[in-house]
Amino acid sequence: MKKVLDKQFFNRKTLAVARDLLGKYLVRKTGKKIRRYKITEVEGYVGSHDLASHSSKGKTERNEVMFGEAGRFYIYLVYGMYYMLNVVTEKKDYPSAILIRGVEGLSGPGVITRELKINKKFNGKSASRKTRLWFEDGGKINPRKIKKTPRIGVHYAGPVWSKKPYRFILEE
DNA sequence: ACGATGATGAAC
DNA sequence: TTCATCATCGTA
Repeated sequence: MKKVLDKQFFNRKTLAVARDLLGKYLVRKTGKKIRRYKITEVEGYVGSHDLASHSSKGKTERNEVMFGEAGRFYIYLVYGMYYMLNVVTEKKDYPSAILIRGVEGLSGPGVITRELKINKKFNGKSASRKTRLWFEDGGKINPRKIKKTPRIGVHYAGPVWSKKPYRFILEE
């Protein structure tokens, strides 16, 4: 039985957690069926000073879970059609999260939530077997296969923050 | 290159 | 209450 990643895992520096999530597994249980997906692409959103982060506008109804405990899901709707799957990191009141952008076999954050049937009901829930959506440990990965690039779709964050290399990709 | 589609936050 | 914007995707 693989180890389930707990609050301790996520209660660390966001960018460290983001790197560490590559090669780990996103696990979804629907009915009796369990599916496991190796995580291949993530983005860090790193505190209220990060102008690309929803939390840079302060606490609102939408983003309040970012201000809460690590290891919970932050789910929101973009473009009226797609849910984004994030997991909250760092200590309470340090608003930060990681967007799961890609897993093996599924490319794109909107595709992941559509395929895994993830919606706003998961917002604020802890990642655990109980919620039927969780993370598990994976095998060792080669650190040389981790690529860093700027985040996607965050031009609004301005010249500095839109270019921060907070997107992590696991090359095959 | 662009339209689908609706919640969100800020302005008024 | 209105308005512009949006951490996207599939079709063209």
